[in-house]
Parts: sequence; structure tokens; C-alpha cells
Amino acid sequence: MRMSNMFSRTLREAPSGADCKGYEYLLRAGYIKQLGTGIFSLLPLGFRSITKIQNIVREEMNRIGGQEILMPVVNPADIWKETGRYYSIDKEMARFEDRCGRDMVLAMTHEEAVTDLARGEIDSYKRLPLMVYQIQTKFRDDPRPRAGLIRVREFTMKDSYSFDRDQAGLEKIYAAHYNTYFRIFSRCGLPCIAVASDTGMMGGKVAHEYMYLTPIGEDTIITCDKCGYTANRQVATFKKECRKQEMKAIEKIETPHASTIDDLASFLGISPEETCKAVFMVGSFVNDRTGEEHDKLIVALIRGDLEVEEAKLQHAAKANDIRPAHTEEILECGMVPGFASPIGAKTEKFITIVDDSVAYSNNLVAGANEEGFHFLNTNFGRDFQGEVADIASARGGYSCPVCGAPLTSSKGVEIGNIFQLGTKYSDAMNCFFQDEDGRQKPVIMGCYGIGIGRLLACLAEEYNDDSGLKLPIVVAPYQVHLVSLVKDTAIAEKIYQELEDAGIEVLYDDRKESAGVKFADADIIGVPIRITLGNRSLKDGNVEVKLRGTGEVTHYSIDGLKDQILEEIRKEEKKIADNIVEKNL
RNA sequence: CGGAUAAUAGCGCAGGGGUUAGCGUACAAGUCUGGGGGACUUGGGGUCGGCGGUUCAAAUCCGCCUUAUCCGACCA
Repeated sequence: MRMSNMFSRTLREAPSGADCKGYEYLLRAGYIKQLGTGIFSLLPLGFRSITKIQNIVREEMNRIGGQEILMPVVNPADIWKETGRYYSIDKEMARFEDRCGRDMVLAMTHEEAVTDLARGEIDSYKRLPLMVYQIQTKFRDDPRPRAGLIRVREFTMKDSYSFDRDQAGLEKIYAAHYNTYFRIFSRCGLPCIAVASDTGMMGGKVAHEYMYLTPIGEDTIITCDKCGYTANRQVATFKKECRKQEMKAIEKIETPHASTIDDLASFLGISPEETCKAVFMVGSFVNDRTGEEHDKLIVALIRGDLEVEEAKLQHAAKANDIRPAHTEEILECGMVPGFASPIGAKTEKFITIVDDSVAYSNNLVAGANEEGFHFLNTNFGRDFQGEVADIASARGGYSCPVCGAPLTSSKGVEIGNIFQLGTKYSDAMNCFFQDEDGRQKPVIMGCYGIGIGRLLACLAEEYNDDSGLKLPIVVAPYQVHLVSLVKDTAIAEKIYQELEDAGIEVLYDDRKESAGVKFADADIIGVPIRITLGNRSLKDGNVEVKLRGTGEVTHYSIDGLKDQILEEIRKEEKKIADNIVEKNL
């Protein structure tokens, strides 16, 4: 590629709003261009990198038996109504009517479409197992896109779907994905960890997320350095020490102005662990069949020193969605914010979820539902009831649930996830096969995603310095950047031709620009191997070869340059290949 | 969806009721220069986001709308 003919240009200054380095360089180097909030075009450089990532993904998916397909972005709403997600998913999914007034959606994932395909294909156990995948555009109307390609609305995703006759088969393909994902990310040069995760709206039971750890990440990951426990904070657990005592008689006391746990604890001269806090949320519950929706107050009871993890609470309450409650909604149920508990409240009007920290402690101080009053010695089971669950948020410093060592909290970006779906979709959409025993059984499914654009964004974040990007050669848009600084272009043209003929991907800076401009552009685009033709080395019949990654400089004779460059490419590729990660579940 | 901020040349910014709206950079032409965003000269590029209002006069003040960014809620 001749730079004189390249579609994109570099920018001296970052467009305003580019808040993280990787994003800034992707914009300034001309890899991507924003069209709207969370909507980006890929320019030639970005598209080349994305294509390389996709090819790595393809190779690895094919390696574990995946068959590539392509499903439509536009889906008739009917299949989404079959699974109920037409109703349970809110504004995240774009919807429209076609010219005949049929409900249509822009598929934000493809469980419905693939299950429709599968029910037509799979009739016998003899056809199982199967696994298909696609690399395709998704649109999710995210309420808060940010950080360039990290969190967008339209994006490219690799999604694969597995079909098995039994759980053992599912676990096998799940394990294959588990390892393959490590191979994919490490083949791109991106370090990551797998964490136990929430299944969210996908349903199913077992799930892992692949996290690239970075301060700009929005997910919080809880890890144990000692035993290797890792989990997304949404599902992370920890050891709770609970105070077991003889139950004492409940007693109402005056606690003026003590409407927060801190005030209450200091007023009574006790620690927050001796109190019970009520957190109010309103859950939205949607009927999968009819789409009817109703709200109900959820009262989460948790020990005063802990915080509620909303994702856990939502699960425990089986709500489609939860939001903080308004004061009136709390009052309506007979509770007084600041001095609230379910004791004496209209318990039929709300759902009570009790964290096990409260259920297994005794004699906690709780609200008396009267301004300025609390109860001493309240006890779960005796004074109030509710469903017991773990709804507490794990924090750094808490005790590891496995080994008891202190947990660490870090930030990460989710670049992939794998789910064991089970029969949620096959049941809902009648995707059955006939087993050896002659019986109809639902196909057991799994689904597995990788955010391709987000992967590039993370790579840009991982591989940059003060001058620009320095992506690994396996994902860089070109392998070699040929910079000619001499007037006479004959030598450069000859080298360019020779390298191209050898199948090397060359970005050739044939522009009439000053040396400084060419170097600065080369640095920001970050092609891994830079060949410089200048009088300085040319007078000895040499060219200068500089590696973007390390800054290492070598001089090679023009004769036999092609072979030297091929060798450099091999060495760059080896840096990545030597560090391919394999991990078994 | 709440809160905040903003929208002036491709990009980054200044101007803040009164001639023809500026600066840097980018762009075009020319001369010089030629190993780290080089110098000089000349030039082209703007319905100042949109609609409406106030005014003799609006890029500037006011209102509404749209769009974007950040924070929060949220996020498969």
C-alpha cells in the first residue's frame, strides 16, 4: 500500500472526547472514525487489523469443529416472542415494523435464530453434537456507550452455538471453548483471565467471562492471589463470619436522628456488624408469554457493614430488572426509610430477600418503622421472614470463599464469554431430537461470544506508548513500514516491489513529506517493522530496520534484504506464538 | 433515563450585541530544506448545529429542538 494513496490520514491532535490512550491513537492513526454515539466506521487500517483478528478466531473455531454460518441481523419478532425475550428485553433491542406492519427486530444476539435453524436440522441423536458460529454485526442500544470501541452500540461479534444430546456433551464443547478462547486471545497477544460470571439475560447456569485487566475497565473482578479464585463481582462470594448468640427478647428503643447505619452504630456504641440494614429496590417482573409487566417492591436485608450486590439481588428476587425505590413506594408498604425493617410492615405487598449474613446472625439492631426508633435483638425467623440468599457485594480485603486469604479487587473489560445454556431455548422453541430410546428430548445448548472490535480496542490499550500504537505483528495492519527519505525513489520502489512479491504486507511511505512527518506517522500507526531508506545508511549500501515494539535498530544490506525481513517477521510472530496460552477447565 | 458541559474551517481552539469571524494545524501552489511533526511566500475553505424570539443590529442575549461528551443509573 502506498501511503500517497491511502484513504485515511493521521491527526495531529485527538478529537475531543478521546479519553483513553488506545482510543485516542486508533482515531489519530486513522484506524476508526466515529459516526454517532457508539457507532464507528472501520477505516482501511482498522479493517485490516479486524480482519486479522477474525481470521485467528476462524482458525481456532474451526479447530474445535465449528462450522461458519451467517445469520440475518434483521429477525422477525415471532421467534423472539417464542422465547419471551421480545418482552423481557427492554429498550436495548431495536425494533421496527416492516411495510406490512409485521414486528421486526435487529437481532442483538442469535439464540433465537440459531435455534430456529437447529430445530429444522436436528431430528436425531445421530446428528449431534454440532457447533456453528458466525462473525457478524450486532446492534445493542446501550444506554451509555463510552471509551471508543470498548463499549459501543453497533459491533462485530463472533458468536458460536453448540448442540448436544446430553450435559456431558455440552461440558465437553464448553471446555473446548474455554481453552480455545485462551488460545485466541493469546494468539492476538492480549493477556486475559477467565472469571466465573453472571448468566444475566442469557439464562443458563454455568458461565465464564474473559477479562482483560485494565483500570479503564468497567467490570469489577474479585480475585484471590493465593488460591486463584476469580469471579466477576456480580457473582463473587466471600466468607462471612456471623455472630451466633442466644436469642434475646426484642426491645424497642429511641434512636433520634440515627437514620444511617453509621449514625446508628455510633449512637448505640456498637459496630455496624451488629445492625441489619434494609435496602429498597423495585423489581420489574415480566410475563414471558404475554409480555405483561408489573412492579413490586423488594426489601433486601443485609448486615450493616455489607453492601447489596444488585445483580445477585435481581436473581434472588427473580426480577427482570431492578431499580432503586422511591420514598413513596416504601411508605406505601408501611415502612419508614431510615428506620425501616419488615417488622410490622405490610409484608404481603413486597418481597423480602434476606442475606445470609442476617439470617445466620442473632440479635441485630433493625428499624422499628417509626421515625426515631429501632428494635434491639431482632432475629430472622422469629421476628421477620424472607427468602435467604447471598446478595452481598464482595470487596477487596474480604476473605476468599475457598481459602480465606484476602481478596483483591481489580477492573477489567469483558472481551468474551461462554455460557452453558442448557434447554432454555430448545424448550421454548421446540428444538427436540429423537434419542436412541425413541424419546423426544430437548437439545442441550451452549453459546459463546467474542467482541471483535472490543478486542482491538483492548489491544490498542495494551500496546501503545507516547508515540502511538505498537500492535503485535499478528494483528497490526501491515507487517512492514517502508519509509523512503531520499529523493531518488528508484531504490525504494525496487525494495517495495521485492517485498510485495515475497508476500510481505508493506505500507510504503512514498509521500513527499519531511522525515519527521514520516517517522511520526509511522510511530502512531505502529507497524511493527520499519525499514528506513536514507542517505545515512544508504551510502554503505544498507537500510535501517527498526522494531516498533522494542525500538531495536539493525542495519541490513540491500542485497538479500527480503530474506532478512522475512526472518524479522518470523521473529516477531514467534514472540506471540511462544506465548500461546492453553488452559483446561 | 437523571445531572453537568458543549456545538464556530478536516482536527484542535479563540472571539462573546456593531465593518469583510479569527488563530494553530491540515489542505493547494511556489521557493528553499532533506534522519524526528522544517522555513518562507501566496491562496482556497465557514448558511458560527437547527428553528423561533428579543433588537435598528445576533456567532454573541433568550426559548425550544437536535447532536455530542463526561458523571451517574444501566450494560448479554
